[in-house]
Amino acid sequence: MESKERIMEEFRRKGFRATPQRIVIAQIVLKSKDHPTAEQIYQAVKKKYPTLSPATVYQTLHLLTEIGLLQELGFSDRVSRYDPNASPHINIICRNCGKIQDYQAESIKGLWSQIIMELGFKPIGQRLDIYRHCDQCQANMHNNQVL
Amino acid sequence: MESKERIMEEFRRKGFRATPQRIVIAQIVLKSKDHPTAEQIYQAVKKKYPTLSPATVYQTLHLLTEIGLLQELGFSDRVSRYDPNASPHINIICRNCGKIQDYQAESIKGLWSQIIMELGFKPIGQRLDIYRHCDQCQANMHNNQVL
DNA sequence: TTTCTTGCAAACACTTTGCATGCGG
DNA sequence: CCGCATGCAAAGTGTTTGCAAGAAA
Repeated sequence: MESKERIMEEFRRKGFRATPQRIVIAQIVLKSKDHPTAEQIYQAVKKKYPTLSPATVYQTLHLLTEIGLLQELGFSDRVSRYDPNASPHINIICRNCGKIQDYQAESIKGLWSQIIMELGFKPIGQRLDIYRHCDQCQANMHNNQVL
Repeated sequence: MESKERIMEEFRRKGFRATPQRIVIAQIVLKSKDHPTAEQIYQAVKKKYPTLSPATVYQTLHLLTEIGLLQELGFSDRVSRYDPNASPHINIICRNCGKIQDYQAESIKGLWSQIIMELGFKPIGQRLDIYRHCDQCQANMHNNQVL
């Protein structure tokens, strides 16, 4: 799914050039499991491609979103995170540290198709977030109260 | 629900002062049905309270979010919208114009609680977005293609 | 009176844009 | 070779912050 060849073809098929910068960025973000921010992606890509600029990262992430390989998740802190899973699933998000974990439940498919029937139109996308405090943050908060 | 007295009590109960600025902002946003942006709220409030500053709007919106009267919805364009409905519901969002419409289906409650049972923890919040192109934007896009 | 809040302006941080250079197809 | 893509730096934009003055309790 995230092979170089596959990515190159995907770019070209939609009429965009398959540049090395785009390929490296796409590989990094498509294989990531933790919904990285643009900054995190930039830092990771810079190791393999030191001359690469932040502008190219942003442009490429928008491009990948446009051609449907990514979903951009905006948050109220104005930092977007990028989700390589564009199919219906739940993002379990820690309100404290921002960490995101995907949750793919069978029941979601049912929920999803039932809602679509009720709505009477075909959506072009969706976003399902559940907010919590992750185990680690919950432990930290407890410690701070005790101290 | 959005009476002046009710709002004043809500502020005080949580240990914050019930200033006229806060009350006007709360009234505007709590009775709104269209998930306004901070800027839209600022413009609306300025009519009744011309000396009010944007900073106060932002501070108050954060405060209302903190005390649970609002939900802040961040988007990838970095503009937040504020939703006076903090209970589980679906936001139907136009990807073109950003307009948001609430959808409160009975089926959501049941299927939602089922998912929560599967998760094994109690969430502190949720966000359910469905993206589409609203009727108006769809019509416009069609016209542009034809022209 | 005392502490919290406001309003203004300046600062912020992430992101976008303009433009000359470079490279993919 | 032609035209889109990159890299740099500068500009943009919604939001946050510092601080003096003002108002709630």
